[in-house]
Amino acid sequence: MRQETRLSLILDLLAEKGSVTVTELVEALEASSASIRRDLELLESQHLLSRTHGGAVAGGLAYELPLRYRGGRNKEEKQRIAAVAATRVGEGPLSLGLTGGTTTTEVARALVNHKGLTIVTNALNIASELALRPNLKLIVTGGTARSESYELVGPLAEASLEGMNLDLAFVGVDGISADVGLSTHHEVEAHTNRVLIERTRRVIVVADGSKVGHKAFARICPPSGVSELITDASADADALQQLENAGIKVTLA
Amino acid sequence: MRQETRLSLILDLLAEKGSVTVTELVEALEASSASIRRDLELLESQHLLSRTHGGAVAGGLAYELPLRYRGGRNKEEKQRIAAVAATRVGEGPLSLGLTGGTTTTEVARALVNHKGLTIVTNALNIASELALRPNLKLIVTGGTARSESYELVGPLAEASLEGMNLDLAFVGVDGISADVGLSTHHEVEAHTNRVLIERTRRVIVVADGSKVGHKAFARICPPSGVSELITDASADADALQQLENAGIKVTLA
DNA sequence: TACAAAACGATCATAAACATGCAATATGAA
DNA sequence: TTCATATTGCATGTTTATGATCGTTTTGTA
Repeated sequence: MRQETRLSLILDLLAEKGSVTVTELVEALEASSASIRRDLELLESQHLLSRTHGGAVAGGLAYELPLRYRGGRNKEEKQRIAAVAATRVGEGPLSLGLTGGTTTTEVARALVNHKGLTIVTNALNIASELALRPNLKLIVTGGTARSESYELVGPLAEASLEGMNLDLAFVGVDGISADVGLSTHHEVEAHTNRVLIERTRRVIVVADGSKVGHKAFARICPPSGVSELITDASADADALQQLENAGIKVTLA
Repeated sequence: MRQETRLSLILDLLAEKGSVTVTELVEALEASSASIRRDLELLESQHLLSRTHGGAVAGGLAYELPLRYRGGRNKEEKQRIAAVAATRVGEGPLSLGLTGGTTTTEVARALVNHKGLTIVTNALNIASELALRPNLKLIVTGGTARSESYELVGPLAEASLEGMNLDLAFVGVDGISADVGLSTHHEVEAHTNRVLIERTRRVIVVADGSKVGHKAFARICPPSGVSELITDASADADALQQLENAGIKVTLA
């Protein structure tokens, strides 16, 4: 097995379980203990975990799953959602906001061939992917980077958004329901996303079915701020009905 | 098969799978491993992927590992410069600025083990690499992304910097000389870097020897704004002497 | 504290992957 | 067609990753 694969899998296991043992990794990755130790040493030098005797524990990002891990799940659904989302974006001069998240990242990828777009984002991973596309104008908000989500948040991010007026925004969330509205796990992230939504004429939420009807810790905004939800067929039917009653157009990808 | 065809197929495979191996590509594209390696090298130079041993991973993707610890050819000087630069940074609460550039990127890598640092940068690639580190506080300026340099520039970037006061900054340049001072190829980049320098108490220029005595198109600031230059032994001796006469401490890494 | 088992780091030989120089081939312009 | 340039594949020596061995350190238990 290749080193890069091993490193990824070790981080996956760590994200899932919080700690791993060398013996466990030797079996799971079919590598020698020497290689496992070398891998752990490397990851520790990058501050991605802390070594213990017999294994390692997650360093810093234990409770919220890192973005890379969540990215693997439901990738096909997210790509279908993103493909539908891209059809909502016309050609021509248009200012478009993108918040962080794996689904919005797929939306960004679906938009790389559009022309004349100005894309505003507070997601570092999206910014990195779009930065070298000459056909797009990319504006990044400032802010403090959150290692768990790769989002730029806080007062600087919000101040950056103050002067902008966006035609359309795709927003990723951890939960959307008719009574609470949009919600996410982190309160500062929620506040920053709310500012972006307030500066946007038309807001479309992109979220896979598992988020529908769910309520996460921090509320972003009530359902009234949202024009449309694009999700997949695994979403709970009752929750979708309630969202439609609340005036949100629902599209299944 | 034509090179152009290979390049797009490689990118297609990467987009689909996240990572590829050289062996895999040799079979799929029916080309020699030498050609595949040349292709990967080319794509890496355009920030479209990151090479690993045995293959490559999608570049700019936040949820793949920052595996760029592997050194290229001429990176040795830059790494030595970066190692010296890191010794100028003490432990403890300290606010540190980093502009874009390959040398400053090496400085960022040399700083990942420091604790208590607040790092402010307008370079997207540096931000992506540092965002994962829980031991650092990372603040990204806003701004418009330049695809050539991965830097965030313009009024938004400058407004982001207005409220900050930095203890120390490492600045990358395209040219440094005693009469003109610091210069770079792009005027907007120059202006943004100038604002960062104005907000900083102590400015250290990091540049390999080929930049010393050189004058690029756009002037950033006069030599008086700079405390120290860290470069390598290939720098022109006369130019170094003039810089020292202008009050800049010169260190050869 | 003493002891045994497990885990650890260091070292080494092997094998895979790597960069590079060079000759042959393919491509595009005159 | 003919020449100039660029690209390709092979062969070379070099670097890097890996797994086994061995002596040392840590951990858990009596």
